[in-house]
Amino acid sequence: MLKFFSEDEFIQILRKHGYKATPQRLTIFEVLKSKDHPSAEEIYEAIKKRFPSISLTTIYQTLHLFSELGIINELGFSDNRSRFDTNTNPHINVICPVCGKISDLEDELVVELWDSLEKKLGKKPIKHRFDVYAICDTCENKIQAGRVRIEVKNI
Amino acid sequence: MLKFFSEDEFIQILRKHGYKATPQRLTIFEVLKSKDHPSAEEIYEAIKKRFPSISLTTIYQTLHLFSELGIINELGFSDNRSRFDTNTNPHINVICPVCGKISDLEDELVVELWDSLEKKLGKKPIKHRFDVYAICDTCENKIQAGRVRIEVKNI
DNA sequence: TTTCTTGCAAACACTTTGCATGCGG
DNA sequence: CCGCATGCAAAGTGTTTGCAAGAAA
Repeated sequence: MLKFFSEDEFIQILRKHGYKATPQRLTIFEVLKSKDHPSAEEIYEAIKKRFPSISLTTIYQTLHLFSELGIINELGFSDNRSRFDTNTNPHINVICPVCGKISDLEDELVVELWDSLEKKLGKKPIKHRFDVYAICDTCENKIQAGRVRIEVKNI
Repeated sequence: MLKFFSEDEFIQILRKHGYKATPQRLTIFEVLKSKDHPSAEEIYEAIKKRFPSISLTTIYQTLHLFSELGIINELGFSDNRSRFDTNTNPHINVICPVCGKISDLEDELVVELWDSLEKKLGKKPIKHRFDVYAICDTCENKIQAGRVRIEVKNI
């Protein structure tokens, strides 16, 4: 998982595959580690503060590169805004349909399910994506207090 | 599940919610029943044969309506082309990364997982989406025969 | 007749591509 | 110095919206 790569390890991964360790890539790597399932736009905004000349093009190119290297996963949604997940291990994305927050949940059953699938399909699955929608506590409280109009996202 | 609604039942559902049973809606309903996880474009092409004047706008508007009525689920992917699933029961989408074919797989573990999540989250999830990527038999054979260049879709 | 629906054209938002300049190794 | 990387501008793609004409009830 990305979050456990040091910067040096990350640079080695890039070089091993013939890619250069540019400041843009290192910065995007940092932001991915610090944010939770960000969109390209969120990454762009975060980076512009420290790196004003960066372009969205570079963000996208870099995210594709990281996907290719297996460092992140791209999660497409029906609103056409992808989110990027640094956790490539078996887990569940718990998505709040109100605020769009995504948290990872590890569950022993996911591993069991994966094993069961391998048997049923007769082959090892390449990858998976498990999403579950549930209103998060923060939004639940706002709803109770009547302080939010429910507007469903990412569904 | 959509596939078990008769046309009459479908018409009743529309009227109950104040919507009209137009020929366009009935035809889209038919196509959804006959196709496996089609995209909007695929639905459009299928319908144009029988209904040349239909527009993509109507396809989208209708699909959104059906989603709202809980008849279908929209699955967003990172290539920005949504697919529409008529199976709204707990199941797994088995996706072939080569040809893009999606088949449903019902597994007892999905129900168990759902129950486990309800306990862990302290609330009932609203909905779910489970995708698993595995090369389908047809593509596997083509690959063995060297008759296909692997081009990953929908990931 | 009334209200909802259709479908054209135009707008949109996110993402990708072409290409000249720039920088890492 | 070589070759990949960056970032601007422009194009591309799937989807949505405004609105006048048309159809369902």
